[in-house]
Amino acid sequence: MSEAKFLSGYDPDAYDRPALAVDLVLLGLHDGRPSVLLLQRAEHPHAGRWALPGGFVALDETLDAAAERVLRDKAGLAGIQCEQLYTFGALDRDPRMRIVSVAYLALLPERAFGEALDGMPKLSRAVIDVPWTGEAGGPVAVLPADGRMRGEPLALAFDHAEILALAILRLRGKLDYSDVGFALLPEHFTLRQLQDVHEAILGTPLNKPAFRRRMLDRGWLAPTGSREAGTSFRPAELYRFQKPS
Amino acid sequence: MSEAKFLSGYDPDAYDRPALAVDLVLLGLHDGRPSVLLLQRAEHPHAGRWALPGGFVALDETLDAAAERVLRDKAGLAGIQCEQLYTFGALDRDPRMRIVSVAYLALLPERAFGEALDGMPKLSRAVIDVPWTGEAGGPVAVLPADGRMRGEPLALAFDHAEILALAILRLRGKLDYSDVGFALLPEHFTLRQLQDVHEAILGTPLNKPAFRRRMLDRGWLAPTGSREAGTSFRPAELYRFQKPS
DNA sequence: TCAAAAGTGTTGGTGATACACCCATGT
DNA sequence: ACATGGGTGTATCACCAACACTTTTGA
Repeated sequence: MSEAKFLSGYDPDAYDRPALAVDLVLLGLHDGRPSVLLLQRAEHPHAGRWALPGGFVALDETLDAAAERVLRDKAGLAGIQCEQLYTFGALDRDPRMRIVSVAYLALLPERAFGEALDGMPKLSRAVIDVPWTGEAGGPVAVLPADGRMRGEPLALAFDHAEILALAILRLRGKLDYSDVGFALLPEHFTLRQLQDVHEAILGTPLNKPAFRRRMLDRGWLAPTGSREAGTSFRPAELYRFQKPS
Repeated sequence: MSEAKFLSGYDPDAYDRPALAVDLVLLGLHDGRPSVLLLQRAEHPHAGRWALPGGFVALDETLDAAAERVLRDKAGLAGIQCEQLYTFGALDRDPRMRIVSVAYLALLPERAFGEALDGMPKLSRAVIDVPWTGEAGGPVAVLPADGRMRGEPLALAFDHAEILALAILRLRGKLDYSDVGFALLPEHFTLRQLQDVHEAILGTPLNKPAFRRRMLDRGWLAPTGSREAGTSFRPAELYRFQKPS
């Protein structure tokens, strides 16, 4: 039997299969703390709780394309780098049915974060409270950081707290040896801003001169020649991220 | 409407969904080179080509459980640590239908590798030829290393070459700062064996005294007191892996 | 002139590299 | 005795943390 003939007789629906979704962790910074875009579920299940933006994967789209679609439809953003994080497949993670979800991570600079909040009234920003240091891992808490939220730590839907914790872990791990830190900054930035980003993600203060030199020696920073404006003290040099050649 | 009532009216089959599978990269060492367990496809599609062991994810099993089941049914192995690698979702990766596959990585010590080969007549061992160094990434080639295979580099089915390349990349990345290196060794081993494992995975020679001290200073090695036997030269101390406390 | 933050020079510690060397064992 | 690979001591170097210090700006 030829391969073509075999395929024409193949029944793709012979077995039941889990549903497949993507969930997006959209991370940014707020007042020097890591924060995330969430939306409050209007419908069951978990109505009223806060969830990561997500959606089902269509038959004719790749996982990356599904992530981009969710980014566009639920956050109004395009052209943001999305990276696959992990795939979550616990049996009871969704009470409706068996849903396996591929989690994606995207880093939003302040400007994109603001655009998303302005364009999508249902989205809110929450600050992530990471109670562990280094790469210890463990649960994270999520605090209101937005007029649309009130009071207490937020209850997250499904296993989204777990996804969020893994996102922080991954981010911390990649910060030293990759260029992820720059994704949270505007095109021009000062070394102090870059250090603030690193400190926010790592959750620890860093030594200024050491950080400075480490970054400059790496060769990823190109001085723009212009300087910060509007300070009441010596203005800092503005740098641009220059891809490691 | 209550959540319970909502759920009772929910139709899980409202949308078509991709099929979901797991594929296992079972890595070991052969003559000091990284090698992998493959099986030759008897059926369409890609009949005759070599593939990673895999299987569909059932509705009532987690992804990890599916990986363990495949490990048991297709390689005859149990109690091997499996780690999720990446999820592959290209549209045309399988000609039968849309299949999204969660790739898992497991490291087999020589003994488990042999058990699998002896117990499962269809399995073969192939040597992986990695034409790049460091974490550059890129395609890998797969060479016969077994009486069941002949001659030329093997043609892999589906996107399994891509999965294999990512497995090598991940392994190299984790080798320095994690305990993955020990998973490829028997319980008792010499420092030279450990160094051979590292050199095989990294694809570069390492400095002996430096490697020695780095490993011993890390505090993960416990001397067993006994020594290698059957050498025609000074027998080396045997060590055990001691979990970092 | 002062406060505040940018930016630099110097020093000490840690760990990797490289080399030379000694040690134990079977033949 | 000697070949072979295991194991150790030591000098050197690169890198990084910490501190003290100078510089530049607006008020």
